[in-house]
Formats: sequence, C-alpha cells, structure tokens
Amino acid sequence: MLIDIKCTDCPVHKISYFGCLDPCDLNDLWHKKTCYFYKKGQVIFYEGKQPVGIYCINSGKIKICKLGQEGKEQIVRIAIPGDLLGLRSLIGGRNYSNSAITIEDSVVCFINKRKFFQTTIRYPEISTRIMITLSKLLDVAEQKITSMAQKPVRERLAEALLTLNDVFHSDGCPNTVISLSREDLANMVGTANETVIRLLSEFKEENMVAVKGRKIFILDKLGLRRVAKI
Amino acid sequence: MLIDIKCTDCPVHKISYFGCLDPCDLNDLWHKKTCYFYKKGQVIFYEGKQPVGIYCINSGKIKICKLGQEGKEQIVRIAIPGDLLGLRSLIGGRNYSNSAITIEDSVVCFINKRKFFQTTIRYPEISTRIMITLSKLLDVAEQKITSMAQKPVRERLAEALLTLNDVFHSDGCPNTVISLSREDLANMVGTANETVIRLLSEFKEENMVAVKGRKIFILDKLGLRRVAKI
DNA sequence: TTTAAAACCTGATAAAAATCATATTTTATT
DNA sequence: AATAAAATATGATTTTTATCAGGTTTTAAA
Repeated sequence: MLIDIKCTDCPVHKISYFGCLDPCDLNDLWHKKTCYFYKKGQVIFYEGKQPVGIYCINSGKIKICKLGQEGKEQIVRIAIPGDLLGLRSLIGGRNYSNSAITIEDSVVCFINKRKFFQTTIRYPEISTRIMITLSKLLDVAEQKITSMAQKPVRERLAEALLTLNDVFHSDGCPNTVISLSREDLANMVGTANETVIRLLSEFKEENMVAVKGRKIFILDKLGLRRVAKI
Repeated sequence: MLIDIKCTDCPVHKISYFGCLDPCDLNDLWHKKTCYFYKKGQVIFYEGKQPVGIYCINSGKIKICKLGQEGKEQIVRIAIPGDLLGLRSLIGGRNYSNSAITIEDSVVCFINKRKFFQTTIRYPEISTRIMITLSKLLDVAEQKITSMAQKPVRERLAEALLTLNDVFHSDGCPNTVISLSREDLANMVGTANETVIRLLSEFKEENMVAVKGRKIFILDKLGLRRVAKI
C-alpha cells in the first residue's frame, strides 16, 4: 500500500542518515522517494535479489535474516526506525546478502539508487556516518560470533532478551514488551524453539521475565546480565 | 625490530588501500610511517587499548581475535598482506575491539592517525574502498554467524579449512600448506581442540587432507566443499 | 644431545542440546 | 461463538560435543 510521508515531518529524519540534509534537499528527497505500508510478516526484499535502491524505516520493526541449512532462517539483527536497509549491497554492487521481513506493521520509504548516490556524494557526512555504522555492525557481529562459539544457549538467550529489550524499548514506551515468536527467538539465538521455551520457563521461575501468551516482559535486567555474563 | 620499507617498493602497495596514491604522496607516506618486524606469536595490539593509528601488513599472517569466556580466544579472521588493521576503531573513535597476533613472522607498517586521515581525506577512493571492505567483512561475519548457529562442527571445520586454503595460498605458492595449531583451528571453528583433532583424522581417512606434524595439506577441495555444504 | 615443555592424539565419560512425540493453549478465521 | 490452525509447552530419547585422563610425538631450549 502506497502512502505519503513528508521527510520533514518524518519523526526519524533527525536521527537518520538524512538528518544533515538542508531543507531544500530534504524536500527534494520527499518528492523522489516512494513510501509503503507493510503488514506484519511481509517481505521487503529477498536474499539473492538485485538491489535497486535503499529502504529507510519510518516505523515498525524488521528482522534481517539469512537462509541457512534446509531453509532454516537465521536472524542476524532487528532493524528499527531510522535504520537504512540494503546499504551494503548497494555499496558493494552485490545482490542482497539477506532478507528483510517485517515483524510488526511497518512503514518503509524507498529511495532509488541514483537518487541516493546523488545525495550522499554531496554530503560527505553521510559517507562518514555509513562507515561508522558499518564499523559498529561489524563489532556487534564479531561479538555475536564469539558468543555463538563460546556461550551455552542459556547465556545466549539472556543476551538476546537484553538486546530485544533495547530494540523494543526504542519507541519510548516505559515498560518494554517483547513481542516475538519463540521460533524467531530461537532463530536469533541459534537453537531449537523447544529449548527457548524451556529456558524461558526457567527465567520465569527465577522471576527474571514474565510471559503472557506471545509477549515477554523483562523484569530483572541485572539478573539476565549476570546470566549472560556481561 | 625497526626496519625500512619504501612504499613504492612494497609488493602490496598496488593492491592495498594506498594503490591510488600519486608517487609524491606515496613517497611522503614512506617518510611518515614506521615499519616493524614481528616474530611469530607477537602481539601487534591488544583488545581494549586505545588506537593511535593504523597498521598495514607488508608480509606475514595475523590472527584477529576476541577474548571470550575465561580468556578463551575466538579467532574472527586472518589478515594477510595488503590488509589494514585497526581501521574500525579509528573510524568509530573507539578502543580496539579485538587483538592482532602474528601467526608467522611478519612485517607490518604503522601510520599514525593524523597522517592517515590527512591522506584519506584527499583521496575519496580510499573512503569508498574502506566502505566496500567493511561491507564485505560484515557479509562474511553474518555468514559465519549463520554457520555457527546451524552447522555441526564437522561442517564448520571443513568450511574453515577451505577459508584457510585461500588465506595460505595468497602468497602465490602452488601447493598450499596450512600451518596453524590445532588450538588456533579450534578457536576459529568454535570447538574444543580434541574435536578438531578427531575430525582431522576423519578427513585424513577420507583422503581429503594430509597431515604432517603441524602442517595440513588440502587434497580434495570439492570433497570438503561437499562436507561444508557450500 | 639431552631434557623439558608444548602440542598432539585416543579413549571413556559426562553434559548439553536436538529431535521426536504428543498434549495444551493461543490466535485467527468463518 | 465455534472451529481450525498455529504456536506453545512438556517429557522421553538420542545425538552431538565437551570434558577429563592418559598416553605419544613434536618442538624448543639448555
């Protein structure tokens, strides 16, 4: 569903990559971009496909995932409003190395390749910002590799819950509710969903989380941090 | 041990980040940099320390690793001649997120922070190249997360051997010899060294590798690729 | 060259986690 | 509100892999 969102009115434009654009360029961007509403569970782009531009998240949450063995999905990270999607493929001139799927109703703007490069070339701040973002993502990814290699599932799940706590807190609501299926949680942690369910009950027993249906409430961040060993 | 290597004579300068520099700047770089010889096993920099510049590998191989649980080391990647080390910390203005340790005798040049930024600012090609490199590293890292999450040790070891085959082939010698301790191999794959040893014997039985002391010879790349499922 | 210290190898055992099976609850749909 | 479908939960079992313990070989150093 095509919708219209003016960049100057966009709640994320100040914190996003385009925060440094002058009003004129921002207005121009608004006219050039297209903006869509995606229902929860819809695919924004598929791994392996050729990129034609980048996506800027206006609202909602999006899981970035890779297909592994026998189609099993690995969630690499969760993107939130202000994040750009498809940056790497565009920079490296390669096909998408992962898929983007909404995990809640989301609004995402699309900026085509040429327009994006035209803008970034005139704003070196954007390039710098991209480099910094990539650096940070790489640090996080390497940290995750280390966790996957060395930590047992219980610790990794605690780690994931803390990450999700930040992700789901980002919209500013005071008491954070994580709304993610056990399957998705398992695909973040790298385990079976039965194992996630069992460990979640353990955490519940230890009063570190509360569970209401699909929803997970973080009650004891410090406790989880202790379990995760961070 | 301080040694003197002229950038124009450096065998990697053409393929390195500084390949685009004009002769004058390259000469200037030579005067500003310092160049050291490191024995196998020496530390170039430590995780957590503040960066003061970047390192450019002239010769040798260097493991990039993070400290995990109880000091257990996780090898994130292996850097080869032409690679820059410490880039991310410099860009992001953070401390080193990992350590760099030589796995064979190496020669590494050091360029201080200011000099590096002075140069890169005048050569946008370098910024672009950095972005492309970071993008690729991130793709590789995410692929590794997926492997760690979904593949059993046997498959991951096959994968690691194929990666090492490329790394150790890079100097141009025809028949590749991987010279890496079982411990290091285990720290790449994310397993115990006993498991590596056992699986290596299996691969030997199946005529996919040959082992002579510490040295590993890859005999059947296709076979390993089949095992690794790539 | 001898000796010490690492690194490597092998087997037995234990722990962690996956898989399978099946029941129950929640959510979505008519 | 009733029904179907999907997701969640729990137990039993098996597989994978780590850990421990003991050897042997290789490497490094006196």
